[in-house]
Formats: sequence, structure tokens, C-alpha cells
Amino acid sequence: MAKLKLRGKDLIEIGYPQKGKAISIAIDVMLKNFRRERKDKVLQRLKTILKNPEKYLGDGIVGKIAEELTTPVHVEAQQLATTRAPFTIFGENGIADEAKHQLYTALKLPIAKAGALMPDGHSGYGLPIGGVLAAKDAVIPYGVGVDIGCRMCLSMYDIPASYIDGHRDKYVNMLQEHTKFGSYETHKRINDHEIFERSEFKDIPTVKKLFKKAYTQLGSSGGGNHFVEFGIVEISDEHNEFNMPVGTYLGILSHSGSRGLGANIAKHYTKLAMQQTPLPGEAKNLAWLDLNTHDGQEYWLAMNLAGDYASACHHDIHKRLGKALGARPIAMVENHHNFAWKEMVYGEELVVHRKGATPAQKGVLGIIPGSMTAPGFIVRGTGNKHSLQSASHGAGRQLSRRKAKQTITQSDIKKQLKDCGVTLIGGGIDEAPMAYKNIHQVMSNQTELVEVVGTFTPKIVRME
DNA sequence: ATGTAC
Repeated sequence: MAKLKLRGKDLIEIGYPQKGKAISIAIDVMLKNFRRERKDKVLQRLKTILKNPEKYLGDGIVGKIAEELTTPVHVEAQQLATTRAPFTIFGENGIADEAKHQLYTALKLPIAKAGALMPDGHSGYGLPIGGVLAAKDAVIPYGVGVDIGCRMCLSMYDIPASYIDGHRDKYVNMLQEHTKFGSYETHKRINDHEIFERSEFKDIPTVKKLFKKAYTQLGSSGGGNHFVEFGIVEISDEHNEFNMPVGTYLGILSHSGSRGLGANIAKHYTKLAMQQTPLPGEAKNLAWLDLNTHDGQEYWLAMNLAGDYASACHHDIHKRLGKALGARPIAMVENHHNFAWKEMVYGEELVVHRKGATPAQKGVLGIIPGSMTAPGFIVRGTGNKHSLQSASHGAGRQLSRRKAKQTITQSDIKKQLKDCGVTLIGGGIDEAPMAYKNIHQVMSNQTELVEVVGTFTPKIVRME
């Protein structure tokens, strides 16, 4: 197959403007997508686009050419403001300075309108973990995080929680057989899911390339702090949304995200953002995409796909375990905690980034995990304006992974697990319960943000 | 977080 050769001269001949970047963008797009087509056919395509570029705006492949011909994106070095957008920090005494400074930097972005830091806040890449940032008409890929749509999912069963103790081996086996951890492990038989019908997999070249990976990774959990666990749900609020009598139940709790799909989407669009909005040193990872541009709109679609895919993965995990358990859940609670949403903030529609923060609009349910030996909380948001209607996404790290490995021993963990009656499958030292802050302290720092509906106490935990 | 690196 002859390889396509396109030169600037060819495009000038058919009328492409020499001013601006139309020619270089067009050559780039054509070489990437129509490498095997005949040159005259490709030039004909380019002519058609040039004649009526408006018609091709939003097209996944040639939309970027059309954009350059109609409303070119201006790349310019961005400066930070000298003042910060308004913000509130919850549980300030428990948060390291570095995380606060990361928020302060983000609040000086020209697109920043408001921010907040949750009481589990700690240092991250770009926006701190526990950071919330409201921006105008723009989305920051690293404000969402690398694991787009990282989320929690809890299923509650009408099975006595005490059942676990008599059948530990059975539950351990279920997790070993029906959950997949690590970079490589996937299920032998993939369940089909409607997510794979989504048009984004056809329309966006970057996403199209990730289809196969997404397909094979469905229902897998990955690594890092991701887990699947059996535990005891205790419903304490008698006016709970599930109409469940106060008491204890068996629960399955999972924590994971969008696997390779989201990671590669994040990587691709962060690179584009860094090219389009170059920022000074300490802020460079906060580069954004204008939502009125081709790339910005494409990221938004891809991000939402990754979020739905993460949800599909959790549902697949719970479906497999429910089947093994031979039971249907009475109720489920789930929420993203790495994502961006368009929300009204002080009367204005803004893009609210939550990077390790639980959505907590009034009446909205969510899950805030503790650690493998501390309870997590089923919560109901209060819609607090100062947190931009958010809460923490967990206890938060107290020790960095490196520090945890240096100071915690395997026997420390063993003792802690035994004291709490927890069986652990996998799990490195960096995920030790002692590496996390005290969840009760964190919860006491966010009583204005969420109400407690119940708790989930882990009993059988599987990690990478 | 991620087949850990343009």
C-alpha cells in the first residue's frame, strides 16, 4: 500500500490559507486518518472541507481542520493572577501545606472562579487530592485526575452480616474467583455491556483506539488503592432513602475507575491542554482545554464515556459477585469522586472539578470509605455552598507511599488486621490502614457537608 | 492511576 504523501504546496494549490495553522493541522489529520487513501481523494476531501468548514465542525476526525478554518484556537502563554478566587478549606489543621499551596496555585488560574479543599486533602499532581475547583468554560484534565471516573459502589443485601464469620473461606474464594486485580489480569469471559455501543468509540479516533482495551478490561479493578470487599453495613438513619430498617446487613463495596481507557484519555488530552494553555512552572499541570474548542468538547465527551465505563465496571463486578452470592441487592449507592460536572455555582454555570471529592448536593447519597480496618460512611449531602457541594472521598493519606513503606512493617499490618477481624487478600504496605488519616477525625471536620446514613465495616478485603 | 518512557 502506497503511503500518502502530502505537502504544504499541495494544500496551497487547492486554496488553503498560508496564514495560521490550517495547513499543518490538515496534513497532520490526513496523515493520521487517511494514510492509505489516494492523494487525489484526500485532496478532494480537503477541498470539500475548505468550501464549507461549518458543516464539519464537531466531526471527530476533520473537525479540528474545520475549527482552524472558521474559529482558530489561539495558543498563548497564560499568566497566573496575583489574587486567589474565593475558597474554603475544611479541616485545615489536618492538611499538609503542600496540598494547600497546590489549591492556592489553582485558584490563581484565569479560569478559576471558586475552590475548596476537603478534610482528607493531600498533595497530588496538578490539583491536590481532595481539591474542588470551579472554572469558567474550561476543563482541566489534571483537575479530574488520571483515573477519570474513579468511584465507589456499594451493594447491600438482605443477608445477616454475621454470616461472614461462619463462612470466611467461601467469601475469600468468591473474591479470588470473581475479581481481577493488577495491570494485566482480566476476566476470561467478558460480559457484554451497552457501553460498548456508544458512538464515542466510533467518532473519536483517540477513543476508538482504546475500544479493545476497554472491552477486555471490563469488570477488572486495577491497582493502587483500588479494592473490592465484603463487609457489614449498618444502617443508622431510620429515615433512609432505601426504606431499610435500622440494623446490619451484608455489603459489597468496590473502589476503582476507568482502567486503561480513562488513563489514556487523560494522557492524550493533558498533552493537548499543555500545548494550548502553557502555564508557568508550578501551574503547568493545571493546563486546561477551552470547552468551546474542538479538543475541549472532545475531552468532555471522552471524559463522560470514561465515567460511564467506570460505572459499568463496578456494575459488572457487583453482578459477578451477586451471582456467586446467589442474591439480589436491596439497594445500591454509588458516586464518582474524580470527575468534572457542569453545575450552578453562585448563580453561574461553571465546570466543577472534583479530584478526590464526593459530590454532596442536598439529598445526594455517596460513600466515603475509611480504610481496610476502619468503617466507611454512607452519606447524604447537605448542599453546602462553601465546599461547592462536596465532601471528602475517604480518610486521605497520612503517609506518602514511600514513607509508608519505610515506617510500617508487615507485622504491624498483620496485628491490626487481626484486631479488627479483617481478612486481607493482596494489599501492599503502602495501602496499610496506618498510612491513612483517622476517618472519624475527617468525618468530624465535615459535619456541615454530609449527614451519616450508615456505615460499612470491611471484613474480607481484596486489593492488588 | 497506567502495559510505569517521546
